[in-house]
Amino acid sequence: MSEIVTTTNEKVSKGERTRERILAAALELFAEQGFEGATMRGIAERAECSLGLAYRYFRTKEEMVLALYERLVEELAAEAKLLPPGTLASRWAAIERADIARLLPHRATLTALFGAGLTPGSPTQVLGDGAAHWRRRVHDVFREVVAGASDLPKGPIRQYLPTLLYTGHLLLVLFWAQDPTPNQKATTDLLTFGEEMLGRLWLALRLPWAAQSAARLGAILEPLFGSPPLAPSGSQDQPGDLTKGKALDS
Amino acid sequence: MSEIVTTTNEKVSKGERTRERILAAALELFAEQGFEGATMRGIAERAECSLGLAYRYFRTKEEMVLALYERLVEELAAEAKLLPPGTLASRWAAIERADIARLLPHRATLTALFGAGLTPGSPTQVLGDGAAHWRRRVHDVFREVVAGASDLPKGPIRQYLPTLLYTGHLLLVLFWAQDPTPNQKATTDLLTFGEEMLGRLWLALRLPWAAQSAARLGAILEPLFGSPPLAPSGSQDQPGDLTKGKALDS
DNA sequence: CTTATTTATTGAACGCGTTCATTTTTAATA
DNA sequence: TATTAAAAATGAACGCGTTCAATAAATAAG
Repeated sequence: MSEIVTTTNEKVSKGERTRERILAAALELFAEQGFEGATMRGIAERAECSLGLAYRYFRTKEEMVLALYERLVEELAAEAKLLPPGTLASRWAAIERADIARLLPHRATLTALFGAGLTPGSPTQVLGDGAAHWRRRVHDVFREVVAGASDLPKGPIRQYLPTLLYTGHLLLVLFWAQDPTPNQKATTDLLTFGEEMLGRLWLALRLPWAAQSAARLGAILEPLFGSPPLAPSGSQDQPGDLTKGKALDS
Repeated sequence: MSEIVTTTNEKVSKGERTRERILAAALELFAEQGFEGATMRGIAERAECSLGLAYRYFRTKEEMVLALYERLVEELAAEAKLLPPGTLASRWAAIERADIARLLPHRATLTALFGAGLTPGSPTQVLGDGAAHWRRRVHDVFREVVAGASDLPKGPIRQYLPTLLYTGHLLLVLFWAQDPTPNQKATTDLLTFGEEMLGRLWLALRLPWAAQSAARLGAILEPLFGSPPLAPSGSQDQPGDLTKGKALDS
């Protein structure tokens, strides 16, 4: 095996180190020149490797941004576990605030991903099969947000709650990416507005027609924003490992 | 002037006819091979002109889809004027249903525009300056939807109603473009759901806090989805006329 | 009918993202 | 150490969207 031992005795293959080098170069150039301004040749040059090599580790330019997104998702998942208990509204708002703060330095870079993410056929389509693993990962975050809430309602709404929160999350991030106001103030306002409304609508859920409507909305959103709750063992659901397996011709 | 007289005695310059020929070829190829499958060279070939000529009439490939969008917007505006009076909810739902029916044959083509429309810096950015004219055009449609409603509320919400409806429209179309269910059934369900909810929330607007919340939401959305109500004379707000004015070097 | 000027049109060229046959390096095997 | 297979790395090439100096056609002016 091609493993080396670093100072923290972790085993990292040579390929993984090159991949990391390329990714770092890419994110640097994205930050400096924007997603479209940065070229694959420039990235390869800064990473001190050939152009073709970059494509061994990233199927496409957008997949480099996806790698950044994946990292941010992991951080978000970790943060969700540290969330103090409280009302659902407060927990949701807290996680959204934390997420937006984390996304802030990469705003320009990530918007490029959002555009491609809504283009069908793209390998990075957010709602497509290619991103199914990471969609589920984020979904799990909101499952955790719901699980730790102190004011959970009863009835069928409960099963749709993660999907509803996830939908709100997508809308908020999309809004944030387009928000032209200074410091994205409109997004902040929208977030606190959503928090208050969520708290108030909570009370309305005792009314049977309100609870029924919420569940109905959840059922409608499910095919788009839903995600299977847990992976049955053996299903292929891993992030695409480009370097494993065959790399030669068929 | 380079004008010719057609059978319906309309004056159409040679350039306009070529532009129309190129656009027709483009839409054909978009429908046959998808937005990315169709190439500029293929479009030029079918239009029986050189590659460079296409760029005289369309700054970019996406702008060809934008031309289709513009045509659809005009049709929508015409339809809005024929809308029978009724409640706001029914009028909104009617116009959305009509719009989605019209967009249906071009679903695959238009989704390409949506992706680019959310990418900052793109000439076809939906919320950017480049599309300001057409954003206002759609906005006016919803102003008309509101104007003809029989159950208008009082208070400051009223001024935000067009923006709120327009926001709902954008969300619905975005949802429609991504909807994987057969015949976009989820979108249809979401639309009737929205119609019912709009009707019910209407009653709630009598409560002071509800009316206040709606106005607050409108104010938050205004900087993103709002549009100046009417053009002060002399402001440059035309759709980009590529062939008029200077075409030579400076 | 010339001449000048605007409009319409061309095709070569550039830089880009991406692919692929090929070569070099690394690791496992005997 | 010599042999072999896998992993890592190369660079030329392709097709794409886009640009631009140039030429040709159409119109206006003298």
